[in-house]
Amino acid sequence: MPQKPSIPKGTRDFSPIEVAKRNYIINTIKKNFELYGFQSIETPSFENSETLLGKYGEEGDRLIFKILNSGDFISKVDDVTYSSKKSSSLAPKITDKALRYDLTVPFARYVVMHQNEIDFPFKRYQIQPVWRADRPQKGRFREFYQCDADVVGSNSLLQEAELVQLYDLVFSELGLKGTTIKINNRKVLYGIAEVIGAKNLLVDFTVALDKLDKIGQDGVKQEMLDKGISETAILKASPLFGLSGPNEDQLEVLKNLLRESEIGMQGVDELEEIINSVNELGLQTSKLQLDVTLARGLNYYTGAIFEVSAPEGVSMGSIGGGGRYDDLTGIFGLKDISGVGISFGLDRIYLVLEELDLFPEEVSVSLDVLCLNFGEKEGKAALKLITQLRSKGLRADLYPSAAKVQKQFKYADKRKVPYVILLGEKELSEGQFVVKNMTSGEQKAYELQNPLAFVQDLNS
RNA sequence: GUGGUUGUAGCUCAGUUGGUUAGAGCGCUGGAUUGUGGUUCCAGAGGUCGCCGGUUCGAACCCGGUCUUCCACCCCA
Repeated sequence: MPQKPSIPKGTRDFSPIEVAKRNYIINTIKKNFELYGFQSIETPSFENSETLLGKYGEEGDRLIFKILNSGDFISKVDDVTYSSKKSSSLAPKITDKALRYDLTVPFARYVVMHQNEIDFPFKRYQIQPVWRADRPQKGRFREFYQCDADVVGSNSLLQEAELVQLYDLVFSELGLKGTTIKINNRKVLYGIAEVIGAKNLLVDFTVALDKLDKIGQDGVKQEMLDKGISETAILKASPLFGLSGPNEDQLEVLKNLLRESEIGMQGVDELEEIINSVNELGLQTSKLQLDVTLARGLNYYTGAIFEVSAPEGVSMGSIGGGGRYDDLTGIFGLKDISGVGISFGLDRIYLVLEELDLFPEEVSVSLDVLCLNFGEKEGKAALKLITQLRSKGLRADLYPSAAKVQKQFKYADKRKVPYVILLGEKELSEGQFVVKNMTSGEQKAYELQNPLAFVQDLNS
């Protein structure tokens, strides 16, 4: 009995048309990364567990896929641990390796390991899959691609401005108009917690604040209360709950609220500088929006944090995120290297483009010309012709067998081939070939001696 | 990880309080059409009803488990 084939939960196969569409997105991102001077690197799909664990918070550790050791690993576990039956204490003893969870931490590891060969500031981009042992939902997979661009070795806030510009450029080029690039600053969040006297509950405070648009003011206040933040503290923070409108106005409110917090004010200054720079540069189709409720879970961010949401009306979580991390390489022993980066969520961008029908039609064209096959003699002549067309860069193919003409045409139609060549007995004897335009239905004859005439017609 | 939801032909879905042989549209194959696709007409193929077990004279339908899908938490691209 043959087994019914299946793939693991949260993974997908990609058909030719899907790969073509994904490549269209990847190529657009890649082109613009390179345009901004980023260089491509790749890192292994799995790392040593200790490289990854503890970098993404408790929740992150749970979502890291761990790789079981090889060999007789269980005999090396001591009896106490083994009989305890606790996954948390057993796991570290039987898994030394784990699949990468994002591209930023492996990059930090890369920078430290290759510090002597890197010329700082180093701008790298990386487009590779990552894995998370999450429960899948729409737009949430266990294997998905991130497209990251990071700069390490520069404290300049111009980098942040440039990265915002890069976001805008890519989304504009993909035709995805109206994305909102939300920006906040960890120092501002710290400052708020400090000012309201909840410094020790910073994480709980920001996590609750992050849910404002989801559960509303009352929900946020309740969650803060539940986490042990005092009523007076919440009252002090309450001006934030209704904060909206132009970035400049919000900055004024923050300046007022945070005047007692040195770090907080520093965050406000940074935000202001980035926002001013972006305003001077101008954006094509995106909007940069200050959002003090933006927290982002990854706990290595120290300065600016970014998150990109799809245009209004599209139900999709963030399609990109990023921020500045001042000491990620410090964990691996390289101090005083600041990094800042952004990430594009390829799989979610795909879903958004699909939903808004924004893929250009030519993306799904995988063949420019199909030559029909009328028999052995005609097929050989066709192959000669096709070879010439291929040498001119046309994607050309010959139908492999002399099947019914109707069948061959149907095949061309389904493959969305724009031009079909007919080279039968009649054409061959006249030294010609006939090209049919599949969109208009028009047919035109060309001399077999001069296939370039057809190529020229195509390019005109 | 918690709670819920979905699964019937390649795809989208019907299927009566549990009752003979499980249907439709689209798609697919062949023909009308031995040199013309995307329109039309005719015919045909294709299903262990996600999987395993239970209740019943009898299960696509009821019950349990499991896998999968999607949703809400959690978190996140």
